[in-house]
Amino acid sequence: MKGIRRLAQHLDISIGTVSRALNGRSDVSEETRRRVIEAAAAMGYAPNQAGRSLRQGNTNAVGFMIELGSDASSNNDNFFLGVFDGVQSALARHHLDLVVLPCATDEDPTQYMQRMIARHLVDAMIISATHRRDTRIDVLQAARLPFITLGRSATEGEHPWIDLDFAGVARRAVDRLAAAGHRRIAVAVPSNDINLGFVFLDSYKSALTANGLPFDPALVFRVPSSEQGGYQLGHDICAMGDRPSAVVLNYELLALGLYRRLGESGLTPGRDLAVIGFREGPASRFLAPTLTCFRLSLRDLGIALGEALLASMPAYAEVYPQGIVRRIWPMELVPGESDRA
Amino acid sequence: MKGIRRLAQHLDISIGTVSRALNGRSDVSEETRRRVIEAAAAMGYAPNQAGRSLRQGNTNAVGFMIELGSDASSNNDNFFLGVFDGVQSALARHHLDLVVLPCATDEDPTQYMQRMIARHLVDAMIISATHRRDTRIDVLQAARLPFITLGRSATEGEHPWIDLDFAGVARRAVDRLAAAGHRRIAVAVPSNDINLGFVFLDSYKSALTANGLPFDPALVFRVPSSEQGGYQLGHDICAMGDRPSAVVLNYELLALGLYRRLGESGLTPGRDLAVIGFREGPASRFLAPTLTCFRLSLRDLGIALGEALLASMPAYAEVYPQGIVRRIWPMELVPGESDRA
DNA sequence: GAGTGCACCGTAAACGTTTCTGGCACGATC
DNA sequence: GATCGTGCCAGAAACGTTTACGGTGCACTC
Repeated sequence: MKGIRRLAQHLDISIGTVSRALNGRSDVSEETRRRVIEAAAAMGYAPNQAGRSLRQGNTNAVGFMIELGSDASSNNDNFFLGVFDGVQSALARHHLDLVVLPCATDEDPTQYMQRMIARHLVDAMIISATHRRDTRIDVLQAARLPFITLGRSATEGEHPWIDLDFAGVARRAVDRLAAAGHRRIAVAVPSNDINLGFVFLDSYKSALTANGLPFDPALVFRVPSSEQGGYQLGHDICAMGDRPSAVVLNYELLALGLYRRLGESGLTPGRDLAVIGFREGPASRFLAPTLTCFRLSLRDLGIALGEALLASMPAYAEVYPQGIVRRIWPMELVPGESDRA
Repeated sequence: MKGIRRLAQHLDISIGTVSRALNGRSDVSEETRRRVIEAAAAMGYAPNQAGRSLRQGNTNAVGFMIELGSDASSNNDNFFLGVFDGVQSALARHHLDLVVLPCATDEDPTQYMQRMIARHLVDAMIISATHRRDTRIDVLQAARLPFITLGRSATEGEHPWIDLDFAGVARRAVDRLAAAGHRRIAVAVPSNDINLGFVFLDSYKSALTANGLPFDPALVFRVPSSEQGGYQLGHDICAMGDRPSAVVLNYELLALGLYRRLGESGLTPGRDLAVIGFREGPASRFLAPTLTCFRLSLRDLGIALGEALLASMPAYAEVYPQGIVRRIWPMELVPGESDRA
């Protein structure tokens, strides 16, 4: 005898009553409820999730899919762990748990997503690093699974999203450099089709125009989102005859590689090339000269993601009457010495 | 009509036959199997995991619990993402999926573990950053859930583990520094009760002895495992009257903070203080002077973890007849310029 | 031509839970 | 005193799947 039956037999009541008592139903006497709860704690009983899911049709879990392979994930441990923490906190208030679903490098992300949906492992999903056209979104919509994306996409649909303020970062970076007199401002964008690259580049262009500067395609550097990409960026810049005087980065780790490559050519950020980095992170804080970049609270972002997702789940929509959330997440400029050139 | 019934009705055969066909049972004709598989693909059918788990008593998923709170995991330079990739690859060969279970900073890890076990969400578990006494292990053993730990622990038990070669790193670092003539070699160890700290310190002490050097408690620095900890370490060293001439680090990000703090005092690693770092990572590769540290393949480590876990699961033990794996994972010295002092 | 074995398939039970339905006991109401 | 309402609980159905069991038709054997 196992599970709820064992508990019921031990208390000499029916399993139905045990279930109602534990689930806070009204038609149970307070006395009985107390006995059940105490016995459950004493015997270490907790309802089997499979039985529960089968009957109720939901799993009380939310998935967060990450792609380990592509540098399109454009993120690292430190980014994700911070966000997870916030999401988990937001969900825990409703007894939902977060499970992270990592898609290995050797697996197709869309197929992986389909498998996870078919498994009915989670009630809702969060996906990050959205592509310009993201087939994962099509799959999620076809499955009618509530979801939110961290990052926008050109894929049609009415789904909720939260996106970092890439446009604002690019604009403020260009404004700042232009105000300091720079006229040849380069930009780094991802070499794949991740959506933020388009947003970043568009905003960069219009900021140039707004500052009366011409757009020069030779100043757009497509590099992988990694330190290697930053190194390559530095290499490409150093190899140019007519070097830009400043560069705006779109990914946090680019600054590391760029600094190193500049150093190898005897160049100093902030003196020979003005650099504005992207996200402030553990590594960027220790660069010399200090990096001008942008700050955000990962935990707050995670909480906002969790709450926006809850708002899109029918069972919680009344608690979070925000409708479909579409939100640009602000980032705060942290001045450093790297853009003093 | 949903699920397997819909598929069976569409094919005009019984649900039992559909199930047997999809699960590769023998007593179904090849012709029928083909039809079923094709129809399943066409209709996007995949068995509901809740029903499956309930019947079979397992979930075909493995959990990897990480503590978002502990400072050992707060900023770890893509350590986890690399390991996940390997684990996932190893498990995928047996149609098992990896789900990562992040324990939020505001939740007790042991309670979280108990909740996850009670949910019957996974068939086996991986835990990392084991403490000297780790109650999560007790909980796992009481639940009779197969598990493996990444890191050892003083907790009694016969469970499998894989541990990075902290002892070897400390010994080789001390040997190398002693051979270079250093006589006052400091060491950084974590300020919490994570197990690797004890291993690291013990090995450091015996290596001193082996090299005929005295042990000086004043040269043991207990600092948090973070860049902040490294900064604090640098601060403490700079404040000493009789400074050590070398220091051995136990955590990858310490080097970043240490470099910065030394710089603030006008000191240069490799000239004023010999530094041997721990794990080579994206950040450490960009330090100047280059850091002497140790290398390992995270993906291979993950694969080994996955296979060792499979070996401890009754259903897969015959495929992986390795018994209970207890293994020190080697790390390779990467010479740099930081220990030339 | 009855018996035997085999390949294939349908039927139904079982997994652990929640929830619907019904029913008992008791007090209140007219 | 019959009726009604209410508080509480037992019983059973249902969720979607796998699997033990039994049965049918066919080929083959003596």
